[in-house]
Amino acid sequence: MAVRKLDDEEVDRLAGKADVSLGALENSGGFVLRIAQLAAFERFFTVFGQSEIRISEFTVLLALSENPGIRQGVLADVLKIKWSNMTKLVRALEERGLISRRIPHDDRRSVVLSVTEAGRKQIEASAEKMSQSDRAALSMLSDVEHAQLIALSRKIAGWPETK
Amino acid sequence: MAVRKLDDEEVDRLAGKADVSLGALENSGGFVLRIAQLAAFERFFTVFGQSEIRISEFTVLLALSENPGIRQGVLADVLKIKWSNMTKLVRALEERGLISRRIPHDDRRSVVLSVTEAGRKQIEASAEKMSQSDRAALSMLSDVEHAQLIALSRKIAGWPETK
DNA sequence: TATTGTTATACTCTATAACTATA
DNA sequence: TATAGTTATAGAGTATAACAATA
Repeated sequence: MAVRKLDDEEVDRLAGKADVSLGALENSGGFVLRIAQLAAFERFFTVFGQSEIRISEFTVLLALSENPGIRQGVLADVLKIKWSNMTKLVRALEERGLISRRIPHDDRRSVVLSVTEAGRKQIEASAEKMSQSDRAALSMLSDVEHAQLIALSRKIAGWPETK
Repeated sequence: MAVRKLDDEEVDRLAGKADVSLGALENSGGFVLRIAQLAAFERFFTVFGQSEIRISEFTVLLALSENPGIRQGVLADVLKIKWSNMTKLVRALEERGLISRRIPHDDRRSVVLSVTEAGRKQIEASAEKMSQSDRAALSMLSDVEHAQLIALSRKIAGWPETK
């Protein structure tokens, strides 16, 4: 072949990464699941990232509004957040007046959380951005596919099928 | 058994969490996708974590064996790894003799990677552990559901449907 | 001037262990 | 002794910017 190696590489460069194959990786559920989550979150953050509240904080706020008076540790367990990390998260929310921490008299070791009025307003303000972000993250899915994704994810997470 | 009483309490604690509802969060594709990915990876690492190679390293190794002679930057782009981080990753693999870095004469800025014989042996040694980990991560899915997951994930990642 | 890769650094997330105060 | 939560710290993983060598 008279064509030099430079030409091959040039072709690759111009064609982009279109012909890069990942072989067995493409059939690894774990791998593709991770890539999908990264891609979805990248799009999610292009919308939600401009918010004044972090997604982890908003998640706590939302979960809290669904479960008023829940203990801090229980909430941490459900959201798969370590207790030590939950402390900081909760403190940050408290300092902004979005949640309240209360020590119940029947077990003064524990901390009981609830959303304040300001927190409720923050939820209202961010809920729309949340669903916008969600749509942006998964806009390529049909309604049926979206439902499939939720069902599969619940199963993988070990959540009950109907709730 | 010493664990007996602990078990009872654990049951109580878990039963307590069963009442916790996440409301709107449970229909957020982004949220459930993330929870699913976390749960899957936790199980994945109980198997793969004991390996002497990291999953990120093994991924690079596998992708490299599928695309011998690929440029470092192209590989980084495909695997969504920043160039600056790829440098360290690749160095670690080279120091262990698993890959080779070569400066092509026609573009001496670039670095061309390939798997060494030792690297090939590492792939062989870890491939089985990889699929074991993958099965452990997603054991709750039927074959059909597994295929659904791959198809949905590819779509979310923006990969072509058939390749 | 633009591109490829490197270095140094910082920032976020997550993980671990020692600690307190209550039970 | 065990539990709920806190503190401090360490470790990944990831991000940014300045830089060198080459094109």
